[in-house]
Amino acid sequence: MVKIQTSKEITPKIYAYTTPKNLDNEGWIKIGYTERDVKKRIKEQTHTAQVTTDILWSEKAEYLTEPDKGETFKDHDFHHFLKFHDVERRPKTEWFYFNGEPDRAKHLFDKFVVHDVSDYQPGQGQDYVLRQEQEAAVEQTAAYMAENPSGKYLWNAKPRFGKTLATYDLICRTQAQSVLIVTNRPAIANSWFDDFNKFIAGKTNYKFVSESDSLKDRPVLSRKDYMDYVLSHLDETEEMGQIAFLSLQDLKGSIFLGGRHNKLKWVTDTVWDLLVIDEAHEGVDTFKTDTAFNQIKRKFTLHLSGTPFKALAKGDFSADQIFNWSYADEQKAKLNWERESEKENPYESLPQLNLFTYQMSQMIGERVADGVQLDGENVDYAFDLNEFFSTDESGKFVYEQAVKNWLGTLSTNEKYPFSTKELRNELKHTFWLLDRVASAKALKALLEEHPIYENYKIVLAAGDGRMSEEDDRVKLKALDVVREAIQTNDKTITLSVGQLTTGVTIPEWSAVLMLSNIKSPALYMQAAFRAQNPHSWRDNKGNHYRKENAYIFDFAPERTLQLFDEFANNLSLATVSGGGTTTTREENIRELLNFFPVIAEDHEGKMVKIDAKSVLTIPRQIKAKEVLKGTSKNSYLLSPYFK
DNA sequence: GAGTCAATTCGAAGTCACAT
DNA sequence: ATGTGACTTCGAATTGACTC
Repeated sequence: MVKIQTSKEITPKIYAYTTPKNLDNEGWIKIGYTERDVKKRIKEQTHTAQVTTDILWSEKAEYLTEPDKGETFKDHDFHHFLKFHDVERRPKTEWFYFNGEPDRAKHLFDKFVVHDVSDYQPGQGQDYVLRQEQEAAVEQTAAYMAENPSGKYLWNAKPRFGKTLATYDLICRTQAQSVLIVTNRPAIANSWFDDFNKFIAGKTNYKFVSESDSLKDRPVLSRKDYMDYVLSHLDETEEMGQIAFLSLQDLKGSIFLGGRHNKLKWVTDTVWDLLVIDEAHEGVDTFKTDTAFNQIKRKFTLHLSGTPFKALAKGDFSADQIFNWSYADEQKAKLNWERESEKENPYESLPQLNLFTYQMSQMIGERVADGVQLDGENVDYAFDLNEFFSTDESGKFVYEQAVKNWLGTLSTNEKYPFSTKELRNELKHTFWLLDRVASAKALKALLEEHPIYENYKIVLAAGDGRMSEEDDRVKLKALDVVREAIQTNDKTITLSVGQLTTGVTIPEWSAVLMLSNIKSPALYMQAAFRAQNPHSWRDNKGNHYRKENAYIFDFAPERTLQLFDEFANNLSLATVSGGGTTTTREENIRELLNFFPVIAEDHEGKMVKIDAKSVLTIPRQIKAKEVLKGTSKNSYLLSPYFK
């Protein structure tokens, strides 16, 4: 007799247990899945290690209500559900942290099996009070929106203005139900979600919907999650708001928006109450982006940017469509805060920026410093940072000796930032911006063998983060690498090319070294503001400190001063694109200099404070000198001296 | 010759699709 | 699921042609 049996009865179950004797696991609960006997299964996992276990509960892994009543599920589905309730999970394991509330695990399980998703994204529900300028921005925008329901508005606000929170406040105040946030830099999704989670989630009916890669470990809803949520709440009268976050690249890839992939149909199907374009200076204003935006049906559009040079120069916005909050505004507010006020000065924690600019030629060798005689005048060599840090095919610096000299000078001559122990202690974590990935790699190699800099952990946040082809180290997100390095090292140097220059916050950074020739004021200032994040800390004696000053070290004075001029003038409508009189331009620069002093080397190499007139005249003087030299290539001038 | 503008080149970042 | 490589897009800088 042949015995044929194709089926076996199984009982899918979810179980939860703790290991009370194991202190490492205190507060942690293991939640797993089995189709067999629970006790046996748990014993399999633990008996080798002689751990005592305490089974909390085990339940059928079966949904109890429609839409899939009677269907079974796996532990993954429940783990996913836990994520939405901010339950901490040990990465890559099935251990979850229920601090002292083991009952909560069962409680959540009971909710899960009946599709109760009412508490998705519980949030922290913190209260907040907008700073006066955030309030002003929201108020003005809301007023403009009421008058011009299909208009647009620009927040020309420096980094740290708090645009995410202010935007959320605007959303709540105007009761926009469907909001779409797009940006060219998906990495900043984190800060959007952080503020959402802290202040908005839980208190409102808004849900944060995003499938951005940078948020994959956070409790954000996918599009599908959101639709499930909406479908299961159709009978409720309350409105459900959604805040959807998309990257521009993703958006433009959609076939409905000019791309080639069949996705994101829902974006064009929705009429959005508000479209927010974050970092509105990047990747927008191109043909593709415009066509994509034209397909998006929306009422109001809000542009956010700290450096909208282009938009202002083009005159895209009129004066009543702009809210301005500049660095000078902020520092003025800091200075003028009423001491008598009951409230603590909210600007106190925002450091002042200081710009030190050096003549590179003075640092690398006598002969270059001498310059050449032209019409009886001493003229410096035009210096090109990109050329200076250029590399050959083998990944070595072309002017390796010169770069070594420069590193040496930087760490010995007392006017430079890394010259003494005291100075180095002030600048524990710095950000160095270079031009090319190869240069960053070469510099990393040099720094690591240099006696002074070897005490620093050098983080390479450029390219794919690998030093060579053979280096098969796990590729981590640059941001995580930097954070970890700062956690575990006393001193760090982060070398970067383009990464981490916009939108990220590393509070520990106290200085930025500009080693690249960037001439775009937007990029330059974005990078410069990386050092201006508030930060406070405690030393090992228990004394508290706060970051008071942030520094920018620059090695191309003429370029820098020109950028400074643009920074002072081209972010305000009156003086954009060379507008306004010389006096008003100087006035703007003078005001900015009050809060953002520039210290530069003079002819004798002494460090002096630059005044407003010099900012305007020095670049022209240097430019005139370049004209004298004719069309000679910088590399031609440099080569004989460095080789 | 000086200044302006378009074309070209290059590197970086992000996404998609495929493989394991 | 996770990682790798190809592909796409964009911005900046450089180059070269054109105009005055």
